[in-house]
Amino acid sequence: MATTDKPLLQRQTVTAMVAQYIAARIIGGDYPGGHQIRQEAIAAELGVSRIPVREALLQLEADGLVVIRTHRGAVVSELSADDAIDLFDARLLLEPFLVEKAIAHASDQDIAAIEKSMRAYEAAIARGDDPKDLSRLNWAFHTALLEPSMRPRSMAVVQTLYNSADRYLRLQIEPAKAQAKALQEHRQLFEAYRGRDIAETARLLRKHIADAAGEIVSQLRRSESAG
Amino acid sequence: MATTDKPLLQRQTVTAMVAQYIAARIIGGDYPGGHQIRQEAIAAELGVSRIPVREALLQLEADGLVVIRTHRGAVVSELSADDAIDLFDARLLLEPFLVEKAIAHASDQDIAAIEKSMRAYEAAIARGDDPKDLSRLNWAFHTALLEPSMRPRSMAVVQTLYNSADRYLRLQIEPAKAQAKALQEHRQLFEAYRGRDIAETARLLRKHIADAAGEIVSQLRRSESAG
DNA sequence: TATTGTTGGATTGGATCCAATCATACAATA
DNA sequence: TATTGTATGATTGGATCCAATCCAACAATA
Repeated sequence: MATTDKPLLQRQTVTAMVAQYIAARIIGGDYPGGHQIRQEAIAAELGVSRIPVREALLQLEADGLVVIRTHRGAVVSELSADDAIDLFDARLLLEPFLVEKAIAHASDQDIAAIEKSMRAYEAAIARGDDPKDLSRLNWAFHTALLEPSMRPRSMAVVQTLYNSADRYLRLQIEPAKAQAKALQEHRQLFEAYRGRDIAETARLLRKHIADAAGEIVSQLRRSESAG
Repeated sequence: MATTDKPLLQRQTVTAMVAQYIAARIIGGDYPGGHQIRQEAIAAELGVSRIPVREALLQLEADGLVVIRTHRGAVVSELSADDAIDLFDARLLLEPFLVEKAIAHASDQDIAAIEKSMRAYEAAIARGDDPKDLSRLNWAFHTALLEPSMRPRSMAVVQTLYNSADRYLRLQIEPAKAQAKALQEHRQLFEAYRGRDIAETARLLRKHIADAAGEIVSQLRRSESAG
């Protein structure tokens, strides 16, 4: 399979688990923008010392999920229409480019993996899985599309962009509608991808991201002007 | 000035200083790809404990300068032609886009700041400053071009990409030649930018990055096939 | 009353110490 | 001899402890 190989057995560190935990709370909206994250509070909650909490927060800062100011602690970064535009525009540049490269490299196994992740997303929607799982499966599909590009550096960038984008996606007023639309578009994407129609796949992906971004930004603008 | 505002007084933490120090050693080539970074060694060298060293290494991992494996420590990431392509292609997408947005927002003060940073680079070349300073000034010019885009998220991505790109730039066989070419192109970029010719500026910036990337990749391919 | 100064608790940043893991050399066995 | 098992030093990951900074409440002064 034409994918970038990762170490197959990576021992899980406490720092990494704490980072995952806090990230999930932020992305899920439990910690909204502006929320102060106290190291001691997290440490007590998880039964660990402050060291791994601090190190986790440093990683989340690199992901843009929190802002750290010296001796003042970590604050969950604020969401805004401008930030969403910044984020989604970057995705709009990188993802279509990567999907073009990916199609050129994709093996039949890669394509089978994409289909599998599409079906998993489909099934999860049918079952009415919770937003967290749906988001994970949605992104797994995107990742499967892009992974064969063999561009680990760009993939890492896209991954961190998605973590933040996910915060916006979870705010959506009509998630069911957005999910149905996304699934429909995933099916089209997969067909074009399987047919190795590079230009069409890139076009569909651009539209897929742009439409989602448009929804989010207009919703944010409404709430921002409403105050 | 239409730039994103940063906290004007940020107390410097030991972690940040250590991160800067190690990053400089990596970018400068003192720690080549594959080099094992021992926490204790760095700590002793700088007269600090291992804690800030570890935290610095986590930040550098997010920047892609080192790879950390659990209980096995940090290793300087390897350079390769494929990685350079990955890196520079991402810059080729993001920077021209950002410069387009920047021109639309740039104030006269922004343009004056760009000219100033261009002159500083010019003067440094004339003086024959060391590569580290030249690199810093070269990037200061790029930053000045892009900053008015008001896209902190994308700027952060581009910044980290440059840190790694810089490692490749420093390997160049004929730096003086590359610098002269760069300066010439900076002048053209500035003229187009000042005239607010968006398409032309984007075109020049694309060529500027692509040419540098081409040089580096062909040099790497030669050494890889030889090596 | 508005502004400036002061003090103490809360919180973060860093150092030291301990436990878990890894790597290397050596021994045991087939 | 080639392979597998074992033990020890080196190194990392995490906990605990201490110092520096911040913040809010209160006091002092004009």
